[in-house]
Amino acid sequence: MGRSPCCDKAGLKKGPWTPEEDQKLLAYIEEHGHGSWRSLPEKAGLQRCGKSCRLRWTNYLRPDIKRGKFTVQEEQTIIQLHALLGNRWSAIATHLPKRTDNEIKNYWNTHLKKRLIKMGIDPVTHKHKNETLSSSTGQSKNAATLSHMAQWESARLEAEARLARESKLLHLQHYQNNNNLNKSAAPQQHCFTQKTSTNWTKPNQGNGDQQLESPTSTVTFSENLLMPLGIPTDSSRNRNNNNNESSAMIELAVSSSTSSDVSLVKEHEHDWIRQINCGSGGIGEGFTSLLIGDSVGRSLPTGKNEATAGVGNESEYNYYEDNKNYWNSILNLVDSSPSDSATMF
DNA sequence: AATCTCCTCAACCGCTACGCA
DNA sequence: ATGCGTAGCGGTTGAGGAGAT
Repeated sequence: MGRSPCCDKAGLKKGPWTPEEDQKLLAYIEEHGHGSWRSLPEKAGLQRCGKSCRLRWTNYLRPDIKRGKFTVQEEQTIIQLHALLGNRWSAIATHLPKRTDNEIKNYWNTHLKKRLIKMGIDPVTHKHKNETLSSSTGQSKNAATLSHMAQWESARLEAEARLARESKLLHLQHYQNNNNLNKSAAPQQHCFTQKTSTNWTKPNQGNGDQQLESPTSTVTFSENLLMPLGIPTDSSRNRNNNNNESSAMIELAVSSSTSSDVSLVKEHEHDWIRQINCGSGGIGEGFTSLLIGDSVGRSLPTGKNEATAGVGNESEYNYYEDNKNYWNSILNLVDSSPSDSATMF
């Protein structure tokens, strides 16, 4: 677990990059790929540490980066994924093509977080303040909430760990198959983290549509999540289409998780929220409707949901049962593996 | 015009995960 | 099993710009 001493070296430049430095880095990577970041600065003639070079590249110089204002759709996705994943910016970034985790993180901290706070929504829990307040008045309710949160978090971590394991296994299998079938074939673009591959493909080299792309930029959250859901994830079929069906489906599923919160914001804010809940049918619809229905009733005491939520009228038993069903439904969907799928409540 | 305050975001820091010897 | 080197991640910082006074 040793720490890289590269940044501690004296004489290395820090701070903002000059256009000349950018040019050097860009030229070097286009020519040779980044290879080892540690040795790159010296080879490229830069007085920077490798870490600084890597960050500059991944956050700014990479050709597949989209800059400028976030679209309404992107904002929605960030909010919704944040509700599901928390501050896991890299995971969120995999669902926002051409956006970096750093950019998303900054945008969240400077814009979205404040906007949610302004709307009375806790940016951490993504719950409305009213709910927090009302739940705090009843001790048992509060305890139930905490318990459910802890259980959900535990289940989430467990599922993530399992997904990682499965992804790794599948990736290994796939890699072996590829090796057996055709060793010279261009590697398929999997949605698994592949840290070992650091060779860069130059534009117009090999496959015509290939571009310089960081390993992390090829990682998409969708497939990892789709596999346990049992949704086909044929990478080779879909890799030429970023908006493939599977990705869209899981995005729909993910995006629905906090639609209730966003719906609330809609009442007060502008049209950045307007497109929420406009998902269409398909496989994701079941998950979508489940989450919309349940999460709305579960978390928000406003609007049309008030009738279904029955704020203040529901017994603690119903509240508990609702939460139980809500979490179990999600867990059942996320966890399709019969061996380790455990009902939590 | 000068100063102050706030905001944004590129970059840095410190930590962890992972691969390899 | 252990230690080291490296890459990646998330939190934080601070320079510079924009707006307010």
